[in-house]
Amino acid sequence: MAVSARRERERTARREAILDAAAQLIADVGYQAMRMDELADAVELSKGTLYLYFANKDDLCAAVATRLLERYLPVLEQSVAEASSGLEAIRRLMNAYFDFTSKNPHHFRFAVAWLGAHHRMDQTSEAFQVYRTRVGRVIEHATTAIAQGQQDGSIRREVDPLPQALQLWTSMLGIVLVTIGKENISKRLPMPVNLDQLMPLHVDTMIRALASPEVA
Amino acid sequence: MAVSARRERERTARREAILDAAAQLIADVGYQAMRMDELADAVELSKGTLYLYFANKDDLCAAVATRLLERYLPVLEQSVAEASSGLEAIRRLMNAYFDFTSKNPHHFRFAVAWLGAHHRMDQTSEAFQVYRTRVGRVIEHATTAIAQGQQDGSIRREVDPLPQALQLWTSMLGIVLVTIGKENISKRLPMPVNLDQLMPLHVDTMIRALASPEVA
DNA sequence: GTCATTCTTTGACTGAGAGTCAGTCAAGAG
DNA sequence: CTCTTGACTGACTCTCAGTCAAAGAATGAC
Repeated sequence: MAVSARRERERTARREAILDAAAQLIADVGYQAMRMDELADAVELSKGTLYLYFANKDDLCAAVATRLLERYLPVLEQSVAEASSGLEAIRRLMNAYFDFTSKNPHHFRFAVAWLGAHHRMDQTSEAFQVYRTRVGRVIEHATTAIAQGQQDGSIRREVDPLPQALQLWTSMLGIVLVTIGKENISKRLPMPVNLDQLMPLHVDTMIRALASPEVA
Repeated sequence: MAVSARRERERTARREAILDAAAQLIADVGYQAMRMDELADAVELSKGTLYLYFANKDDLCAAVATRLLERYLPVLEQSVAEASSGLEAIRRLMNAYFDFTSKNPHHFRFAVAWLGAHHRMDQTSEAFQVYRTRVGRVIEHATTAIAQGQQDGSIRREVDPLPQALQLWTSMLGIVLVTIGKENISKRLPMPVNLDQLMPLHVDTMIRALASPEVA
């Protein structure tokens, strides 16, 4: 029966079309402000149909986020591969991640909402399972880079790669959050502040903390 | 006319009563899940009355957050005052802030939403003006501590106090966000992870980056 | 070609929750 | 006693995610 195979293809194509339109809308207005009616309109489907392809709005957004991150992973991997030392790999990885989040601020906002979610989001849905593994991939790269840096002598022996990789990734969340909202946030802080320095300063600070004494 | 004076007192008292109830509800369920109807019920007022005292839900939450932070500021100040060096003051300040956020996770979630807000929140309202200055107070303490550390030789001369204080505060946002949601987040990450280490590890990492060479 | 079956799509509807506003009521003022 | 003022009320509107009974399209058996 070739029919079911074709049906499967069509279903995938429609799903992709929905994701394309959603990605566009989210890039424009953010995932909170993106309305399901509006999305239905954009893909020329009725709202009910969206719910045949995705369990709910969060699920759909997770799928958009996953696809985006998936497409960027090779860039991250490339940046690590080109590094001359483990420490350098960390620097590149941080910069590449910053670059990605700067270009896709709404993806990042979604990630923060996902992490910060108290109850709501259904973490059992497949979309979230997949998204989770992609995030894990990034952390793994950092962990490997740190271990490598200890081998090649660029990073201090005492650090424990996985916890330190988590510390790196987690500390970046705040920096990125503030950096992508810098226009608004500098207005929200009482002192005059240039938040463009924040990202590079954070990278330098972390590198200094990780570097082995002989390198520093 | 003593009447208007009394009216003024009553108004303030009612406002406080609303804030008390809101703080309680927010502590229980979080500020997103807290419903205005529920709050009205709790203070035995109608919903409309709440809007005579606060412009909207965000405004009310900002007032709750401000009051909470205001009450905690003396503790932060105490922790800095007791420090034997600038570097030690930074360590204490970080720990005190972590302590505060751990005890008031929902306040912190609100702060993150406030920072991450794209458009929505009306930053011109008085509640936000006040909240802003309180946050600024925390950053000022960090800035002062760093400058002091450079005086007493515990912190590297090259660092620029204000940007570095912002880097410190901002990097903590991510760490705190993950730490207060650690139960959920460790489930959300693909590798087995103990997120209790995160906070102390971050403090140590930052201290190492700031410490002057002779101290390290 | 036709009809039953099964799969897909639809859009009007529901429910939740923020915010509004015309109207009530009680306390002073004259 | 009447009028004004300001606090308070709660039924209402609005927006938006998510649902579901019904319509429509494709398929396959005869």
